[in-house]
Amino acid sequence: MILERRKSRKGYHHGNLREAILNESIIWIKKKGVESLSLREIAKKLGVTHSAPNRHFPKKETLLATLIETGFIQFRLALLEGKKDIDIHPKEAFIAMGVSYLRFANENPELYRLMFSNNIDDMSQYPTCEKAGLESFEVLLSAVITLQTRGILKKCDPKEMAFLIWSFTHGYVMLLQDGRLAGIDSKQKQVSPKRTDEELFSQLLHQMGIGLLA
Amino acid sequence: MILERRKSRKGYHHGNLREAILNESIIWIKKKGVESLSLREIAKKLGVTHSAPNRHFPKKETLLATLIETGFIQFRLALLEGKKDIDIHPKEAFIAMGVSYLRFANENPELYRLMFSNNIDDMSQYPTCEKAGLESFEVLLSAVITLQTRGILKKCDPKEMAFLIWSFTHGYVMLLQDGRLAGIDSKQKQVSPKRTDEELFSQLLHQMGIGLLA
DNA sequence: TGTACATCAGTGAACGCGCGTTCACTGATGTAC
DNA sequence: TGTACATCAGTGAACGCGCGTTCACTGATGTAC
Repeated sequence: MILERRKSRKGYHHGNLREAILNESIIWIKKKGVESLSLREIAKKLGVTHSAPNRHFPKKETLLATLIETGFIQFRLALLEGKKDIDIHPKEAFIAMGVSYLRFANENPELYRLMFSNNIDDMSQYPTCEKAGLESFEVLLSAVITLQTRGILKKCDPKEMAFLIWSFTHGYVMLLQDGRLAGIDSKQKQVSPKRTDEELFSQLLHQMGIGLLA
Repeated sequence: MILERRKSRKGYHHGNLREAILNESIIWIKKKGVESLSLREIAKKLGVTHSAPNRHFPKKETLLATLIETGFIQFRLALLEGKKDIDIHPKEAFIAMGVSYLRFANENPELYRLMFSNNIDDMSQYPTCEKAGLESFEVLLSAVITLQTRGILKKCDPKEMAFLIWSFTHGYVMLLQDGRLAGIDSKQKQVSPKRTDEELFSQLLHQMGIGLLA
């Protein structure tokens, strides 16, 4: 494996170390979480000295911020994909967006956690990362506005309504990931066929939505 | 200060080291978060060898689990206090409980984070801790049931409804603590007098509640 | 009331670990002429 | 096409850090007689 890498790259220089570090970090985080992520381990996996990453990411925080940024970019795309039919079926598309949200979080639980954790001391040092986060929120916000102008959602402050929905969704994801919902759920005898998390979620989302409908 | 402690305790033995460690840990977490909590530092603060805590908490995890447990016990009391008038003013008491929830989380942000983070590998090893968490949820659940039997909330599965409300509240707290709500909020020009987080929260809670009312 | 003894609680030295970061270096690459 | 040279990317040794955990120990405490 090391031989293969030796052959495929020109020799001394890795060629694309920066990207390789990012990819390897994503894999690591997916498997073992952010806490245990270490530059040294990543370097070792890539067959490179432990000090090599330093050139591309002067501080560990820089790496984290970059990971968060790319996470939010993917996340935003997932949301956009979810709500793509919003002009045809606004309500259904809105719920589909919620399901996309949940799916992204479930498929990348540790990355999602990182994105919403406060691992970065001073986020304003990483403006592109901050921006990526805001732009994700704006997808939700614009969907809310669309549904409001279509007369489907109440015409209150769209930001507040977006907060409300985001809070619910984020909270649901976190509790689900912590096993707190599952834990309680498993205590009740399952008479009806067991629903998937996504089914339960879209039901709840719908249920909550009733309070917001115009 | 060290002298004082020397005088107040009998001498060689600390007398109440276990409790002292717990208190000091709470203080530490409040100030600097869980990540940086170290047994050695706590021992140093208490004027005791770094290996002394080991007798009372064989693993660091044991300490964490105990902290989480006491956190949930306090948390539950806060919720109970919030909903104390539920038989007289069910709806108002319910919202008051939500505000109590928010207040607890805001006053103990890092402790709250610890309580809801997955720092414990296998929670079933700490049954009393697990129990304390469930009992907190049950306060919410029983409140939901009360409001359902009083005909104030819809009579769907109370657990699902409790999930819904809990998800919203937990998500709201987390996003608030991460500064994500504030971040977006600060972009809009504040024309109306600035509401406190608690006011906004109880408004949102009410708004969401409309969808759940019978 | 006093003594012997078991138990308990904290000591202090040591182990081994992995981490991020620094720094002078050298090999590789690409560009200008 | 070939050479000189600046720039870039990764090397490898070293620093200093704090951490959790172990272990043989000793001083303190409380109990039985």
